[in-house]
Amino acid sequence: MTDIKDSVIEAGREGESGGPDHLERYNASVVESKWRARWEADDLYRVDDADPRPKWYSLTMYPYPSGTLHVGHWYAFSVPDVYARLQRMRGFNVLFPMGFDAFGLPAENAAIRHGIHPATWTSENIEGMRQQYRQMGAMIDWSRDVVTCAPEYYRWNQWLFLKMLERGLAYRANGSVWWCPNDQTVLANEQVLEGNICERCGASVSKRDLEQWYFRITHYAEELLHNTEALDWPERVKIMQRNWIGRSEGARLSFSLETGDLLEVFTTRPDTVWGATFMVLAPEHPLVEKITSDQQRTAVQAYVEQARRQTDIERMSTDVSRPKSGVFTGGYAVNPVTDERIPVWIADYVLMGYGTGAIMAVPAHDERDFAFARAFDLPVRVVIQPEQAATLEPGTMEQAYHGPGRLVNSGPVDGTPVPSGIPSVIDWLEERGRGQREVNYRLRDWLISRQRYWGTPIPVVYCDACGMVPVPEDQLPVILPLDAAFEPTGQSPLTTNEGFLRTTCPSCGAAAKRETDTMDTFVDSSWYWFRYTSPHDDRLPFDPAAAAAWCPVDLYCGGIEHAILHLLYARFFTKVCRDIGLIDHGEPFLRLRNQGMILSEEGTKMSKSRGTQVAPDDLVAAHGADALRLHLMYLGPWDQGGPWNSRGIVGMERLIRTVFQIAVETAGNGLDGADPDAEAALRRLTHRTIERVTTDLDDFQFNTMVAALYEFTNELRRQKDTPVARTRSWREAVETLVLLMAPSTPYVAEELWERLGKPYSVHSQSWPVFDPDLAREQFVELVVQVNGKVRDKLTVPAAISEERARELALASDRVQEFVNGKEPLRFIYVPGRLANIVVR
RNA sequence: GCCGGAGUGGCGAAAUGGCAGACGCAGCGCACUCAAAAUGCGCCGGGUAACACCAUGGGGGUUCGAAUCCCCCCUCCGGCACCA
Repeated sequence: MTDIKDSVIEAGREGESGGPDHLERYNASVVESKWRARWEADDLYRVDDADPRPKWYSLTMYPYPSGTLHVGHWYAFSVPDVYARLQRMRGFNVLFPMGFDAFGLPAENAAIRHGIHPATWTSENIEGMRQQYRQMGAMIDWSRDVVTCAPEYYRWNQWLFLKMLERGLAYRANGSVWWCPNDQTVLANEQVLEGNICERCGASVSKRDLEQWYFRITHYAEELLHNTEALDWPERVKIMQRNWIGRSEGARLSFSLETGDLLEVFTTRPDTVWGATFMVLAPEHPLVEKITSDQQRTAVQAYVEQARRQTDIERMSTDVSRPKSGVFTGGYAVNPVTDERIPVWIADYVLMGYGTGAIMAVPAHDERDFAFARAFDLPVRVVIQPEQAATLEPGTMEQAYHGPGRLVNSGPVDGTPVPSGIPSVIDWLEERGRGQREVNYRLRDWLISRQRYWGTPIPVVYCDACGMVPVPEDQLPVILPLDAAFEPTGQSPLTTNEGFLRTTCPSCGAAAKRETDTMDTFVDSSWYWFRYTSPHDDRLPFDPAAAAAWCPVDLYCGGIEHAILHLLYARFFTKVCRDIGLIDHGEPFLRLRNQGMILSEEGTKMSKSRGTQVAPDDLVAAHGADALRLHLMYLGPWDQGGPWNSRGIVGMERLIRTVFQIAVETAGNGLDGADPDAEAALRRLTHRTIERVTTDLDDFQFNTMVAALYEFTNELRRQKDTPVARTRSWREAVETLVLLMAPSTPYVAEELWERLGKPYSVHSQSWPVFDPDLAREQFVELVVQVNGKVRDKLTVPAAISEERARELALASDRVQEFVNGKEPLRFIYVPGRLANIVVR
């Protein structure tokens, strides 16, 4: 940290190079280091749970400790800090905490590449980043910070896992996952390159069925979907979540197979079942093996093998250029309403992960089924006829028809209008036991196991006698061993760590082996905000009383990139915590605001490896943290982000210098001036500025808020050498300006507040109150238009009547020129703003 | 393909039915200075001698009046993508 100077005045004079007067100049580094030290010494930002004021929980997404902060981190954290400071000045007891999302792959990669232990790498990064956050001037209570790779934290991941296991919300199941035969490990989807190549070794990879751990998030699908309505979140985030959950209403129908098995399908169009002319199974469907005839076996096996090798992206592509593929199994099913024998095919356009992994194909009314039927010359039967358009003919149709119409060729339900009559068709099917209503979700259960080292160990052991046994709560945490051997084998070091692996069965005491999978790091971030409310609790993940006092979070800020996964998982965990009785609310974040991404100057994503990251440190050294904070707010709308540009920051420094100058001069001035007109005008401006700054902050329009500060400052600068600068109204104006700037520029505001002779700390003052009477203008500029074009501007009393405005407007020479003697047809009047005379 | 968001001076932008370009950056001129920096004053979309006029991605429409509302199209960014 920078040395603390005893006297800012003395230090300031060193840098003086002769301004227009003999006052000192603003020196950012001196001011900032002075107040940083003072605030830390006084614990100004310590949050007291017992504080009786109303609470405000302002949360910002915690960072991954990747090494150093770049301006994007500042953008994400210093701007919400401005709002948190506003709330503090408004009288709230504000919790604005900070922590580190400290487990994850980059630490492990650093270990493999550079031989540094992930724990060392992570804690060094965290220490450096804490120092950088201190520079920013954010009001963080560091005594509450949370580091997720600490056993004191991750033991509660394990505790929550056990609770979920008890309730059937955590389970183990076979999953189809990518497997690299060379590295002998499972890969995440993102680690499989195009062409099914392993990202690390280049080997050809394929899917394999392996036991994995899942969280049953689908249990809450309906609530997760439904609750989105009430949340004050950006609409696009809510839409993304709804699409991700993907609710579909329809029915489950059973088709019998010749093998004696029942083949269940989910369909959103049970009304079209009379038009089902074949069935399609996903290649991984469990009945494929059984239904395949000897004659077709070779072809089916070859197809299944080929499907496994495709990436999900290739497989799910709707690219029209990619023809439908598939193979006939040789087996047949019976259509439950027509009793017809229909062929069963397998095709990769049917996904095992949705519905039942099998469909009834209705080629006349589903475009995918239609394409498949045409490719393999399968029968098409029309069961919906549109009422207006030409009659559909199976032989000549060029595409599936899924518009409205009436059912035909559908026996007992012929003539039913669709889609309006679909429910009655489902009733018909239910009454006869041919199917039931069902709702399906696109949302899948959350696969949480990772074959990685740097994460939370999953707290179960495997015993030959007892099978899978949960680690008892009183034996938590299961510590991640630090003596791990990092070899670039692609295998988790846990699989070869004997000390970790060998244990005894908690149930029978026999030798047993530990689970070596660790948890997805999204688990860590799914409940961390609760931990901030009681970061040192050693009895539970968090103290229920503290969580009840602070939660739910009033305002959550973060990047749009977390619109789906993190926010959905966090909502899921909140519901789980509620259901196990830790809290009584179901939604964690009442209000969400997203910042845009700061790109490099070239408009590309800031990347450490490409060297396009912009470091805040040099900018702080050159211009000060306050100027950088303002600059980030002023770049443009906060939710939009955009390319970084360091040119404008000098303007922010100029603004601060000007305010500094005005405040220092004001502090030295006597109160002996008087100028009633000028004072009234000044107070109008002061109160209009309070209003603009306040509403802009509440609307998260930080750029226009800064513009309002500029306009106010510019006006004060113009008047500072006039008599009004020695009046009480001037004092009010300058003190108000300092208060309005306190959230944005916490350091210089504190300095100026002190120089104005006001009591420490500016950050504990009340936010200025806007007085509408003082802000009201006496005169306004009335724009006068003729036929919608501006022809004159008149200064008129603010309270002018429409009648009088009309007289004045018509009397204007400029207006007369364009009216040109014609009789006005209409007169449109917007009070206090505009008059429009219409002539023809 | 579907669903969002955006397109305005040299640049970042403001204005969400009522003066297009607030505010800032850059630039230009002037003052101060031996000079430069800093600071201050002025100019700063196109067009004209000055007006008129033209101008918010393109085209149409609604309206007394449109950057803003409606229809069609183009471009860029984000999300989803055979979900039965």
